[in-house]
Amino acid sequence: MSIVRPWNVPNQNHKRVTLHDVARHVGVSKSTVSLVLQDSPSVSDKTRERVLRGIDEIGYVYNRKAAALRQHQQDGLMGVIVNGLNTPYSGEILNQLEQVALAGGIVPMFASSGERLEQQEKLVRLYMEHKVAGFILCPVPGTTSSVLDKIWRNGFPLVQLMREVPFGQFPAVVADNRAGTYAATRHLIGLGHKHIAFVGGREDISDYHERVAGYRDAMNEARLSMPSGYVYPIPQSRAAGRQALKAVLDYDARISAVVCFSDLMAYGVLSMSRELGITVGRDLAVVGFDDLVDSRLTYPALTTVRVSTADFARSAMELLQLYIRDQQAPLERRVLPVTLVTRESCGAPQS
Amino acid sequence: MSIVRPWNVPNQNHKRVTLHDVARHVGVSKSTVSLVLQDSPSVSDKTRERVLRGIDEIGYVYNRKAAALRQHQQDGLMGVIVNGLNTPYSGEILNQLEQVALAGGIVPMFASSGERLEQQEKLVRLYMEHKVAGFILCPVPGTTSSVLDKIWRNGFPLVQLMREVPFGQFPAVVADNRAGTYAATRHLIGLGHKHIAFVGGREDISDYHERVAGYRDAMNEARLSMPSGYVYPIPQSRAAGRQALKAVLDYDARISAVVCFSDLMAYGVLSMSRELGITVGRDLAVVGFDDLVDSRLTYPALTTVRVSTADFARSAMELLQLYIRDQQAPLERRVLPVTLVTRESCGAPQS
DNA sequence: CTGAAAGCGCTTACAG
DNA sequence: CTGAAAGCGCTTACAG
Repeated sequence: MSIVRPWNVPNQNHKRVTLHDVARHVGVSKSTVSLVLQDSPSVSDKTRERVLRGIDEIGYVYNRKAAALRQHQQDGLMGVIVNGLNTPYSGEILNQLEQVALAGGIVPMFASSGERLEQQEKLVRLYMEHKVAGFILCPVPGTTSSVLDKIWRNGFPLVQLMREVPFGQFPAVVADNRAGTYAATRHLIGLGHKHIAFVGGREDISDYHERVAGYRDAMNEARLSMPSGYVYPIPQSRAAGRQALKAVLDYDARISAVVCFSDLMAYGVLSMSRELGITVGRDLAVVGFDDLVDSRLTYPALTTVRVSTADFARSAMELLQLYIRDQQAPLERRVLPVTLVTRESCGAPQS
Repeated sequence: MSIVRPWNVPNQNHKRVTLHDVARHVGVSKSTVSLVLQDSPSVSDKTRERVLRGIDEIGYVYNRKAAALRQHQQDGLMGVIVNGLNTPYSGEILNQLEQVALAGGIVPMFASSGERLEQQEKLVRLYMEHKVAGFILCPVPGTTSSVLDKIWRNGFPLVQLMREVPFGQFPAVVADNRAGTYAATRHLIGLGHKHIAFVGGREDISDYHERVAGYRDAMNEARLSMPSGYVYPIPQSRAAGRQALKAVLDYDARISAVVCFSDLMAYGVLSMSRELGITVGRDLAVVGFDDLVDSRLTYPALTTVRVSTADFARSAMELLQLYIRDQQAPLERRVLPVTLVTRESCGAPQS
């Protein structure tokens, strides 16, 4: 484990104007310049003015590395690792997180694990070397609690986002997945559907189990049967949605409604329906999960379970701040409310 | 301009195991530990082994801040500022950039300007304070060359991505926009369309002008008329696409084909067509630009101009490395090839 | 209000 | 191969 080196950069190219240069330029001491930078009250307005002008004149740029080193502090970086940078739902969350973080004066470093354990580990190490103030992490399937524990023991606070590591005792912010799919399935049952499938998700992540559980709750409650082929897990993608629809219909042609693990999966289902000559909203009812911005523009517009990405971002940042301030704070787990958004992709069964 | 402070973090919480601790633990000097970390050949394998083991045993984490400070070097960070974190095309580019950067041992810091000048400026300053090795920037509309010049003069190399600041002399990697819309328009003309509109884009960014120029080239060449209402600029979004289609059709009902500034705009056009009872591919031909992953799954599948996001990422990183190594390198501007991808959203005019 | 001094965690010649 | 020493750009008491 020798250190990862960036490209062989011979020397710092920066102009390297230091606080010392500013002091000399203005004719004060380094201390004074530093004090001005921290908005200390013990500097006269006149001096402050002169220093500020001097900074502009010679083009000084504050050096956070040096300051943080001296102060034994983090320099306002935060590590955020999600599954993908180019998946629509992550994109919306990153967008929200960025705003909340920047408003708090901290700079987020976004990265994607690509659902790969080694990649996640590599990123965690790099971020620790960069001395981030903390981590917001959507754990890769297969992440053990010992991995998270290592981060924690190194003194870095961490909050899990969207998913949770099994048996771990770490803070987390997750959607009320079970309530979401329960509501979705109830909705379909209320419309008269009896043969309802659940497609998408992978068995090694926590939200899958919660979402399936919500579906099962509703099905059991209504005494509807769920033969094994009614639940079809498969990793997230539009293509997977296409494949999944085919699979469940092959298994039982009576299936008239599909609860999808996510909107993305539902898009695939919509696409395959078109290909198979099935009219969604009439021949087939489809429910998604996430309520992506696109979901009101699909054809037909998608009924789905909404979880606010703004809630996700705000809660995650709040928790992270809590643990940065007090590493001994009692474990907190936030469950975000969900709402069923009814649009046009569902209808009564045709039979 | 006093310094932006992150939340008031009282003290570094990190365990703070230093290189010194490792040295003591193993029973060697600090120099030796440092040498091991750099993979120096002047350490015996046996010593190296012991040091490496010691590092694991006491849980030491390398401190890049300190190292970079000492070496007068950047510590392997790169600033990437795009227009949005949650727009599909940016998402794909970030994804590619991340891979290329990480492979080169450098950690990208992604942020979005939200197309706002102050936000862009704030981010640039923060990243300079963090001493990034360089910038990859998609300039906000209205960015002047003096803004970029300031970055450059502070010693930070920069490459423009996707868009260019007018009158600037800075490296850039852009798509061959003009060739793209030219090909798209030629395609429509070849199918027999005579009344072809161009929708989307904003007049204060370079790619808009290039794309309109390509459209005009083809129209002029075919001696087709372009009354002023045929070109309808409007900032990017699906909703804007919906609005734009209505606007051009109101202007001239004979319009039978639309060249869109982007796939995103085209999605809006598709959506509004459905609402107006217009069958795309028969009553109306639509061409996009970007070839997003979704574009083969729209209904009908979208004919569009493809630019490889991998090319974008690779070229941008190559250029950035070039300028990091040699700030005096001659100005380079890379124009990426485009290809027209023909799918089902176009057809001959009906009249 | 100012200046001298110490120290954050590293790296890098340099003398042994 | 090792150890002592200097220094990166800051901040922070402390004495004036």
